[in-house]
Amino acid sequence: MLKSGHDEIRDALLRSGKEQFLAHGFERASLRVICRNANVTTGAFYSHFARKEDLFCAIVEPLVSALHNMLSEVAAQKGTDQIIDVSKELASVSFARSHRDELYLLFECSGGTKYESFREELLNNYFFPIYQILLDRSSKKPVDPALTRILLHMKLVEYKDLIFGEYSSKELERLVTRLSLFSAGGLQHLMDC
Amino acid sequence: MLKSGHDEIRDALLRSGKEQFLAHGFERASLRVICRNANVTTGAFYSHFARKEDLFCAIVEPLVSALHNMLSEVAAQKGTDQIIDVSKELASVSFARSHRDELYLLFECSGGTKYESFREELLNNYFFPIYQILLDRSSKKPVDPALTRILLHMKLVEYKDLIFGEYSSKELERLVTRLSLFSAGGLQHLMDC
Amino acid sequence: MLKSGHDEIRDALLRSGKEQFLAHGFERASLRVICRNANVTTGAFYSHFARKEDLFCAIVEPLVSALHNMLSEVAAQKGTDQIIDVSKELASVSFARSHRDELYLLFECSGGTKYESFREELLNNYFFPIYQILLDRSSKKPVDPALTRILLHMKLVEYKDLIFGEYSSKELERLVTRLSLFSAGGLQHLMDC
Amino acid sequence: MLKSGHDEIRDALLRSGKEQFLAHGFERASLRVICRNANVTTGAFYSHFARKEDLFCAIVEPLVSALHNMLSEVAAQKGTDQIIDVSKELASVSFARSHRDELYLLFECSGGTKYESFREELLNNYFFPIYQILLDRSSKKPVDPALTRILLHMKLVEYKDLIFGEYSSKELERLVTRLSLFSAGGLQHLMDC
DNA sequence: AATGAATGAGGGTTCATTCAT
DNA sequence: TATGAATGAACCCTCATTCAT
Repeated sequence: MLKSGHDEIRDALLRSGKEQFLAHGFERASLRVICRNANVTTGAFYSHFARKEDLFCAIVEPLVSALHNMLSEVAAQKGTDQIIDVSKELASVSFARSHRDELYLLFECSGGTKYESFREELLNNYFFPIYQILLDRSSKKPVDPALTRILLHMKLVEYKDLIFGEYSSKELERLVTRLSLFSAGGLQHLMDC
Repeated sequence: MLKSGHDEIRDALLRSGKEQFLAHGFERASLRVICRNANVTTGAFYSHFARKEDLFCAIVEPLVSALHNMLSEVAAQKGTDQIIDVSKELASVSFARSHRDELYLLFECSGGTKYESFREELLNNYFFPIYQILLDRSSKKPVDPALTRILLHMKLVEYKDLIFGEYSSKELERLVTRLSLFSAGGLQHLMDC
Repeated sequence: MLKSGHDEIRDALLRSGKEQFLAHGFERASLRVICRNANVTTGAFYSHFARKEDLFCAIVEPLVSALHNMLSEVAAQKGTDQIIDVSKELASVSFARSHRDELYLLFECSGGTKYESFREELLNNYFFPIYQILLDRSSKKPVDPALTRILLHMKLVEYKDLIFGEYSSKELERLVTRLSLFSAGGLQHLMDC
Repeated sequence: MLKSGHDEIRDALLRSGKEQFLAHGFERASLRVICRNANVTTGAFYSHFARKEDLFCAIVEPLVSALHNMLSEVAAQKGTDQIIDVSKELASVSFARSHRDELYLLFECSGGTKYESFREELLNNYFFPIYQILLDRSSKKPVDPALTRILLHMKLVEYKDLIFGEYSSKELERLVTRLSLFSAGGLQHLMDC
C-alpha cells in the first residue's frame, strides 16, 4: 500500500526535525528551516502538528513509550536481577545504541519541551528505586540514598559514554566487561567497609 | 569608603546577569530583563560591558583563572599524587562548592559564549592527561584511553553531585569517604584482572 | 487579471524603498519608515526580501542587467563606433533618462550595498577601455591613460547633467548637439598638437 | 609660547576628526571613535564643540573663508581673465592640492552638515556667474545658461581629478596643458558654429 | 574645564504562530 | 487540507548628547 501524501509530509517533517533538533536543540532549531528542508510550507506544518513542540514529541514518543514499558517491567520483577550482569548490560547498551538519535534528543536537546526533565523523571521513577533495592540487598546495612543517587549518576554516565561513543562492537564488549569489573569491585569494597 | 554609583550599577548587573544566566542560559537570557532587574537602561549596560557576552565573562572569569592556576599546578607536579586521597578530594569539593554558581554557569549555561566548550577543554588539557598517567602507574599494562575517558567522566559526575548537591559538611565528608572506597575498590579490582 | 495582495505589497515596498533610498541613501534610510509608508509591518517585509539590501537590489537590478547587456555589446563591436555621434548620444541619454531614479540610486545612493562601487566598475570594465581605444585611434601617438581617464570623467559628467537635468526633449537635443561640437572640437585640437 | 592643554585637546580632536570624517563621512563617523583616537573623553569634547557638526566646521572653515575671499575677488575683477590660462590653472590646482583633505571633506564627506550643499553654493554664487560672463564674452550670441552649467560641471570634474589624482608635479603640468588644449579647442569650435 | 556613565530612541533582523485564500 | 504572507513583539546593539560629579 502506497503512502499518502499526508504521511509523506509527516515523515519528511519528522526526518528534518530530528536533524535540526539534534544539530541545534529544540529551542534554537528554526521551524522555518525544518519546513524548508522538508519541502513543506509552514502552513502545512500546522496541519500536522499544533505546535513546534509536538513535532519534537512525535519524534521521540515511540522511544519514550518503549522505555516506559521496559522499565516498568524491570521495576515489577525487582527481585531477580544481579547487580552486575555483563550480558544484560551489553544487551541494554546495544538496544540504546540502536536509538541513539532519539535518546540524544531526549537527554541533550529537549530544553523547552515537556521532556526537558525526562532524565530526572526516569531516574526518580525507575532507576533510583530499582538501584536502591539492589544496593540494599547487597549490603548489610541500608545504603544512604544520597550515596545511591551518586553511584547511579555515575552508572548512567558510563551508559551515556557507551551509547554515544564511536566504538566497534568488539571494543564495546571489552569496555562493558572492564567497566563491570570496576563497578563490581567498587561496590564489593564499599559494602565490605 | 563608599562604592561609587558606577560600581553599584556594575554589581547590580553582575548580580542580575548571574541570576538570569543561571535561570535561562546565556543565549535565552534577555539583556533587557537583566537590565530591568538591575534598574539600568539598556544603553547604560554598554557603559560597563561591550557585549552581552562580556557580562557573562566578567561573572565567570575570576573562577576560570583560579581553575587554570590550580590545574596547571597539579599538572606540573604530576608525580606526587595518590590516585585516591580523601582529604584532597574534600578540599577540592569544598573549594568548588564555594563557587557553585560560577561553575554551573561555566558548565551548563555557557552555550553561545567562548566558554561553551570549557568543560571539554578542561577535560582534554588537564583531567584526561593527569588521569591517564595515574591509571597507567597503577596498572601493569597501559590502560585503554577509551576506558580512561569513561572512568574520568564517572569521576567528574561524582564531583558534580558532590558540588551541587545539598549536603551538610558532615554528610559531604561521609559521602566523599564512601565514594573513595568505591573508586579505590573498583580500580583495584580492574587492575588486578 | 488582478494583482494579488502579495504583489501589491511587494510593489508598495519597491515604491516606498525607492523613495526613501533616493531621499536618504541606502544606509540612512530606515526600514521601519519604508515599511510604514508602504503600510506593511516590519515582519511582513521579510516575507518579500531577506535583507534590507535585497530591496535595494530588487529596485535596481533590472537596470543593472540592461546596462551590462548594452555595454558588453558595445565593447564587443569596438571597431565601428565614431567617437562622436549625435544621434547615438541622444539615444543613450534618452534611454538613461527613462531610468533616472534607478541610475541615481546606483550612482549616488548605493553606499553600503554591493553596488557601492558600481560606478567605478562600469568605468574600469567598459567605459575606460572603450574610450582609450577610441582616443588612440584618433591620435597619432598613444594617449596618456591618465588623460583618457580625466576626459572620460568629463564626458560622464556631461551625461550626468543631460540625464538628471530638467530639459524638454527639444532642449535636450540642442544641448547634445552643442556639447558634441565642444567635444569634437576639443579632441580635434588636442590631437593636432 | 607653549600650547595650553586646552589647545592640545582641540588640536587632537581636529586631527582625529579629520581622519574619521575622511574615512567614513560626517554622518557615519562615530564621535566616540574620534574622541578615543584623540585620547579625549566625550565630555571634554563638548567643552570644545557644542555639537558633532561644529567639529567638522572647525576643520573646514579656514579653507571655506579662504575660498570665499579668493572667489569674491575673482568675481569682482570679472573683466580681466582669459578663459583659458595654463599658468593660472596650474596655480589654482596647486593651491587646491595643498588643501586636498579639507576639499575632500567639503565635497565628499559633508552630508549631514551645513556644508552638504557647499559645492552647489560655490557653483551658483561664484563659478556659474563668472563662467557665464566669460563664455558670453567669447561668443557672438549669448550662451544658453544650461549649456554653461554643463560645461562648468565638466571643468570642475577636470579640476577634481587634477586635485585628487596622484600625480607628480611634472605629470600635473602636462595634464593641465593638454586639458587646456582640449577646452580651448572645444570652446573655439563651439563658438564658431 | 573635565569626566565618562547614563539616556532612550532607533538600528536591522528573527521568531513561532495565525489566517485569509 | 494546504498555502505562505502577515503578525508584532522581541532580539542585541549603537548613537549623539546630557549632566551630576
